[in-house]
Amino acid sequence: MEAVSELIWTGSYGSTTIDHICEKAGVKKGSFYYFFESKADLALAAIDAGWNPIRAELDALFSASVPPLERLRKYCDYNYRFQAGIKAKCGHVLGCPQFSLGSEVSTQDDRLPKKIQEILEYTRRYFESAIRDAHNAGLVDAPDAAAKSRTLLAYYEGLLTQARIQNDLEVLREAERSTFQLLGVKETQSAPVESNK
Amino acid sequence: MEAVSELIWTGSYGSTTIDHICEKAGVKKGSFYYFFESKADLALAAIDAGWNPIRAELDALFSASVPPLERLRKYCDYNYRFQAGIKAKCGHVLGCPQFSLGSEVSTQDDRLPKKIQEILEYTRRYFESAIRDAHNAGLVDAPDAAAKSRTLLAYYEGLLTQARIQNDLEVLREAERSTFQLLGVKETQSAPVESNK
DNA sequence: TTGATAGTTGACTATTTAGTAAACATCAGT
DNA sequence: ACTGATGTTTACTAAATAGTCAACTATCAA
Repeated sequence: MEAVSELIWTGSYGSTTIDHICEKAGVKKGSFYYFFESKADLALAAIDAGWNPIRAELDALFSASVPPLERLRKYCDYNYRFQAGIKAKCGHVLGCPQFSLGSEVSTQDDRLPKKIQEILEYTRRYFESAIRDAHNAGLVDAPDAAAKSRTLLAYYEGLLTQARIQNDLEVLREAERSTFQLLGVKETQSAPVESNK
Repeated sequence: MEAVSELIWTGSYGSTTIDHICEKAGVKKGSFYYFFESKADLALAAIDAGWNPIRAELDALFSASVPPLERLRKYCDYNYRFQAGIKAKCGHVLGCPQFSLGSEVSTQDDRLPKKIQEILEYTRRYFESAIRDAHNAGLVDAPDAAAKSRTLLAYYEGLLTQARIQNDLEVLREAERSTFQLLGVKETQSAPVESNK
């Protein structure tokens, strides 16, 4: 599963063959077919397995013990640092694995996009509760937390994909500022980061 | 080029073979290799050819004769109706062809993402000038038109990709409202569309 | 020790795919 | 009609790829 995840992420679903997966995993093809019926089957299992650590990370980032706007700030920061680590390791910004995969296979497969959709929806809820908490705390005026969270999700995924296409980390730099602008946060709080430009 | 564009868009770059392209185009493989060196070569030419009509459409939508915020509203509407037409024709929302392709091939190819990046940047400028005009007309408070346009671009592309993944047009419905919220437009103007919820 | 179960392997087939090269077709200019 | 240039097609090769299967091995409980 690690092998298939990495191959799809660093390349694409279409360019990832069962032979490549087996070679990378140090396993013969017969063994592969003993456990999985197809590449899609394996990918589905790999998405599931890969989601757990991410969810744990999100749980930490969006912990209720953290002030709501700080959660979003940390999420933006996490995204940047995570992609920076990836780029340092493999020479390329890779963006969101689920989103890239979903975009590629959505017209050819049913189960993968469905699973990915679940993950996206699950992720969105972290945003929604952070926005709702911020609203209730009077930090922002956002009675429409659900709608705002949908906007944020599309924005983040778009930004990550753009960073992947351009192989450029700088694209991600605007995330925090745009997030706060989108939510109508006063600029005073996020000033200490960078103010020139 | 029509054949390759449609095959990549309705499927993916990886799932589109030269044989399929030739079959769809009613041409033999020998002829293909007479004009193009590879699939990437053809795709590059097809992107170029396909961009012209889109640019013409954007020129019309973002005409300076149209009030700036109306341009963005029309763009959102155009996106929805365009994707709706696609879904009616082929049964699936397909999103932005350049963005999906770029995400898929960015780690395997250099020329395609570069060309796609140019198109994205070109498109962003329509947003930027609309925002700037709106700012100068006092319709919005957005001295940072360039930054706002980058945010909008990432958001639109993210939304279109999400619509593709979920094969759901409804995802696109929020575009206009989010656009105006992002720009800080007063709600009074866009009220007549839908207000309940 | 044995027997059964789970897992692995190598060798195999059939198909798809990229790419090539020579023969063939069309046609404008002479 | 001849020629050269521009395409087009047929037929082909080599490699990659998906998928199968019988034989083999490891593990472990009885």
